[in-house]
Amino acid sequence: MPSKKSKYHHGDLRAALIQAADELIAEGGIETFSLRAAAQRAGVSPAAPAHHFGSARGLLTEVALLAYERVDRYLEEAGHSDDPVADVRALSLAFITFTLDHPGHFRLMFRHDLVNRDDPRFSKTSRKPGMRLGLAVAAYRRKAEVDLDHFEDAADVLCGMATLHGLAHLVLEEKAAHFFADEIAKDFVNKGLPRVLEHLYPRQDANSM
Amino acid sequence: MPSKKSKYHHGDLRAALIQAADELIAEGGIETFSLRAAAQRAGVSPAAPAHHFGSARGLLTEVALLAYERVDRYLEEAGHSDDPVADVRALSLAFITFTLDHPGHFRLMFRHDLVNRDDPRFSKTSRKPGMRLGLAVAAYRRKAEVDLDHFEDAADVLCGMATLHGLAHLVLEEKAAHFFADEIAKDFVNKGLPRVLEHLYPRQDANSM
DNA sequence: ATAAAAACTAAACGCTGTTAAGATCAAACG
DNA sequence: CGTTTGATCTTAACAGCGTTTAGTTTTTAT
Repeated sequence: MPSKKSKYHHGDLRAALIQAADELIAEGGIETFSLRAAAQRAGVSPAAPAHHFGSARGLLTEVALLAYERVDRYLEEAGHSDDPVADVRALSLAFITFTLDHPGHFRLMFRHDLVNRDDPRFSKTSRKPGMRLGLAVAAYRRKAEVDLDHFEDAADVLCGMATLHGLAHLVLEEKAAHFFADEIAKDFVNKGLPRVLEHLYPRQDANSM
Repeated sequence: MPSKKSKYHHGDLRAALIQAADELIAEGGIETFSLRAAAQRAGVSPAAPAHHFGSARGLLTEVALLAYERVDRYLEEAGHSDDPVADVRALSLAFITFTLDHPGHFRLMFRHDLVNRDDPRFSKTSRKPGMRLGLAVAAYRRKAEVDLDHFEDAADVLCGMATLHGLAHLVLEEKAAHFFADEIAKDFVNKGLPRVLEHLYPRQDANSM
């Protein structure tokens, strides 16, 4: 057990460094992060992180994994109603909300130069949010379950993910609002996005298209 | 006029640096690029680029603008048939082909920390490929011309762009093939992607969905 | 021919991630 | 209980980065 007064040994430096890096990225994106800055925030020397994470990449990989779990929590809390249409819209909105709440983390997640994609935990953790979305799309398409061996199902899930991923990216980079009239563009997230999602996932009862 | 034998003055250093940076990014992505490496490749000192571009960001902005023009050329050469369905598929395939041909440039184009989005040329140049795609989508939807003041049209264009942007991103990050059976995944670009695009943009004659 | 402007170099500054060697503390063991 | 072992962290250094300053060379303009 770590003593509280000891200054040489931190106690739980590993967790402290992850939190410091997470905060830095939340505050100013990846540009703000540096290994030395994270070390300083945790109150240790610049060389301390090496022993716990090997490299800056190792530390950022932990932050990225946390971010994947975080977006999954966004999705988990978004849609569990008995209405598949409302669900898929809510999940989509939640995903885009996440990217706007955590732009730095969103960008980090897809920086293969900063994150260890070979990490054994990565494939599982990073796929989870996408799968959650895929299930919602499948339910919207009135399919009981997705069979990825069935080409049409896999293509549905892939395209659904792609659209949302791209949409989130375009919104984040402020390239989405330009497509709309000023009134909508001014507050696109609140005024335009819900309508876009309604357009993307219309109720199919009477309106077949 | 620059004399050929003068070693002190380069002649057209500006163009040479852009080409050097472009090559570096083509060879090994943004990780390979550094201002000093580009300067060395052009045969000048590390401080020389500053006078022409101000900063590394300035140089990379030029490379990014060239990349936008390049993807536009890919699209231009892809689809001008009399068949809107074939066109939109060909344009989509061309866009994804570009990202696979030039992954480093594709990633650079969306790095707002490396590219001057405020550059007056940027908004026009970067919007051009998207608009070309939007027109194809509109033609596919059997609309004579897109009226961005009409919400449905704008949403169509935005979602079309988003899907392709996301699809390209997923393919590039090798997250797309996992959705398909091994046989297709093995050579996804050739075997899976065309079928995905057919799924995404089906012929609407007898098949309304 | 001379003055002014442009293009480039050399050297330095502060920053980065990483490494090597040494100091410190916690825990395990005889 | 004292000693030893191993983990943890520091200090100091290295190479590389983008950028700045001051000075040198070449071109251009007067």
